[in-house]
Amino acid sequence: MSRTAGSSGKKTLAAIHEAGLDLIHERGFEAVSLRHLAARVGLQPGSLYNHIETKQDLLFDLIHNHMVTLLQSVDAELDGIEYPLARLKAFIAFHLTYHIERKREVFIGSSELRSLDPKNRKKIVALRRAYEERLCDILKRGTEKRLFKIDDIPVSAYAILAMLTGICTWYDAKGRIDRKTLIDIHTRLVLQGVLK
Amino acid sequence: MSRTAGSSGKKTLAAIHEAGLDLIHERGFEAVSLRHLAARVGLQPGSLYNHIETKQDLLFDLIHNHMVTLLQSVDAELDGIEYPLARLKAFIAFHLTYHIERKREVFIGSSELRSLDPKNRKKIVALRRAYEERLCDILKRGTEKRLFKIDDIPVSAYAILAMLTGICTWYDAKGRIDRKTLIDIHTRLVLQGVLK
DNA sequence: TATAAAAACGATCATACGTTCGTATTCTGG
DNA sequence: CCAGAATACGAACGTATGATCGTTTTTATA
Repeated sequence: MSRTAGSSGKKTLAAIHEAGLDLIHERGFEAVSLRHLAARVGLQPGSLYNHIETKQDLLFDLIHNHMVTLLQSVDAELDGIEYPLARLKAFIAFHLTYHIERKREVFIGSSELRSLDPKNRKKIVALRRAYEERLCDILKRGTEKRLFKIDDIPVSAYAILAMLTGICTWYDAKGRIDRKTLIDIHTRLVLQGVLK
Repeated sequence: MSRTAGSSGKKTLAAIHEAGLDLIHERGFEAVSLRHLAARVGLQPGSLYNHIETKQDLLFDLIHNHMVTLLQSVDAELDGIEYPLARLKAFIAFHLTYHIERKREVFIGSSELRSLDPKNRKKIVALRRAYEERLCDILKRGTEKRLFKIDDIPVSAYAILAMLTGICTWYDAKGRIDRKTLIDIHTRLVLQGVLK
């Protein structure tokens, strides 16, 4: 046999990305072989190479897509919101929502950084730093306007991000806590920690 | 050649554990081959099997040792401290200190859980839960005594732990922030978030 | 000091890996 | 409707992997 009826490049690549996210999330990049991946998509291993350059490039594309989307989304979400407190609240709600909805991407984007070769890793780290800066900016503005009392802005930003991102490892959308409650709890925790 | 002069089981196993922590921390469990490991220790690959059962068992031992030590240490540290606020402060300081000093173990203990087979993972998760319970207990006591105002104890505990554990990924002991400052910042963040 | 246990070597096993390639089939633009 | 591009197959490549084994040398015990 050879080319399958109905096959289309775009659809297959999307399926590869989807299966890649699933498998890497479950087992880790190193533990996922291209044979696993191909089987999940319904292809022979060699056929993957009609759509990806290398396994490494696949990982980079997955993480890069995620980071770009994350940045665009946060900017869209914060756009038009002026006051630091409102911006902080919006940031928290956005971050939690996004991280709930894209568990796989977020997890891979942080835990598989070390599987990227240095050049690729550098690009991703730059994007991540840009995202962190969004929060730092909010904290800085709030401090300048004497709304927040913060000992050290970068450290506090890291701490807050770690706290908010942590939900990825335990939050179950079907569990006891609904999304709104989750956001409320975290908003209160962060605000109390930060407000003057 | 065969048995090397001066070789001793205890020392070699310790060297294997040490090299294992280093390599797994740097590259991830799946990416570390027994050949890498053996080379780092200065052995032939086959010789590892005089000291470990399997690669999987090595990982389990590393994580298990870490979790047991963590639990013993936290209990020793909190022993004798009565009041919830003091206990919470002690917990925060302990957790941060321990996580700074044992970056590798902590990182491996959370990021390589998925590389454990189900039986081993279950044991580790139970130990981790026991550790989380230490914090939950503190929060509960504090809430009962009307010292803390907490919306949801488990969620808050996870959030706090995520925040405190996050330092592993960025804190550099030789960097701008010294340990005491780090502890102060985090203590303030947590306490404000939790106090009535 | 004799002897068994411990520890290391080096060769080797079967398997799995990422990737390449020639070929066959299907899709698509002119 | 036909030609060339796109897509997939299936076999194969060289390499790396976790693990085993027989052998040899060192250490420790009695």
